[in-house]
Amino acid sequence: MSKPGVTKEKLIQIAFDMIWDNSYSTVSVGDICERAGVNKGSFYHFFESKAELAMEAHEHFWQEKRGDLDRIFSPQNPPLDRIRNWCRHMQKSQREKAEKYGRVCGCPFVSIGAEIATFDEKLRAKSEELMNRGKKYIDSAIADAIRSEEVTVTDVALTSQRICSVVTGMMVEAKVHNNLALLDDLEPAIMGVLGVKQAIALGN
Amino acid sequence: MSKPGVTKEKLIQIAFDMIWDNSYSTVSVGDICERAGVNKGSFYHFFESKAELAMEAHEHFWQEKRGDLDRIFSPQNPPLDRIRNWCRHMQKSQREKAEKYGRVCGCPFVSIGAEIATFDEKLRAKSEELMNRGKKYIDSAIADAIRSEEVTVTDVALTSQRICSVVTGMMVEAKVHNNLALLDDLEPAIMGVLGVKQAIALGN
DNA sequence: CAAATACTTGACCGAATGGTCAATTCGTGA
DNA sequence: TCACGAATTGACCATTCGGTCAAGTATTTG
Repeated sequence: MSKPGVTKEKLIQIAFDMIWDNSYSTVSVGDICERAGVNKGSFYHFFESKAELAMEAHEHFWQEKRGDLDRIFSPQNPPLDRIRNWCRHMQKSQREKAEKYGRVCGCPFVSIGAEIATFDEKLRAKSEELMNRGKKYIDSAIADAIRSEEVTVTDVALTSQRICSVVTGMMVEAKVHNNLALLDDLEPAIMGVLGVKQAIALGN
Repeated sequence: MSKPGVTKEKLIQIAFDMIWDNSYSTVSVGDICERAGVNKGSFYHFFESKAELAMEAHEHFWQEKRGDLDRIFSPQNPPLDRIRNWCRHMQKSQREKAEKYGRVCGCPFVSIGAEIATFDEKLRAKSEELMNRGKKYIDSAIADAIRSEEVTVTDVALTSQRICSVVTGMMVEAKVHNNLALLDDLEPAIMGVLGVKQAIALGN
């Protein structure tokens, strides 16, 4: 018997990774257990269902990413820099994941959220919640950019949602086309949505 | 025994509808057959596998939509009108589908494409192909808009891909948030990406 | 040290999965 | 009319699914 929590942690880690790389429906509890070297009985000691595992895995992955995001979106940083660094961070994550698994995997929250939205309401709500948490970073970056008069947009909520949609869309497109290069346009596209004044002054 | 082709047609129709409303993995061959009032043996008389059914269903649905798109994107129409009418068409489709099934279902090509991209290469390629076919409409609308000097953008390929990403993103967001209102921003967002001159002249 | 608690094991369950098949029924063209 | 191929049937298959459970083994706590 290993240290308390390590088996559960291992299950969460491996499960999220497998689901991200494949899909929620195609990864079975048995698959997860096998890969984790854990018995199925143990699985159901820690989680009451596959859906609950996914739930906890979502939260776990968010907490893992939160540190990066807090750093990137620190109010200490110039607002547009936050967004630019966020774009680079997403590209880097996607590149690393793609190198590891041989294909573009997209954003896990988006992929899983879109997959299960129609048949697992609780998990859908969790996906939505995590997307909303992420949106707060964008909200405040936009608000700060408006205050420092670096952008032409005026509606924070609208612009923030629009940026989320662009990012979501590019992530899905990159996954379906299995092409990382589509993410090259992440930063320019977002800057366009924001109406960054410098970019406009430069003629586009 | 009914008219030739009607059983197969029924299977394709029902299958696509069910998969759109749920997901590829959660809809079983048995489910489809039951709903269609067809025996499973008949199913495998027409299709060699579930994946092949999905393949044919994709093509079928595309052909069904093609008429609408050809009309909307007719070169007879002013380029920006094409895009505006396309937006309205998507909103209407989504509204109807949502009313019928009680939830926002998103774009089937996007949803299914994103779901199966990681584990069914042929189906993934089909999704990609259909997305590319749709993109051609956008391509020529943008090119025409540039020629008639209605927009500020100059790069057709880049802009077209960007618009596809925006639409994809909004469709996924609307599905995950189960909120049709997110599609209200479809047209304004696209016009923003295009840099429509009239909108700019009006101050944003 | 003892007893309660946390974890692990592996066998087991019923239901559902995608897919097969031999036998039958039907429409149709010669 | 009759034969042939297409369509249909329903029973059947091995496998996998999510999930259960009683029993055993560690670990913590009093």
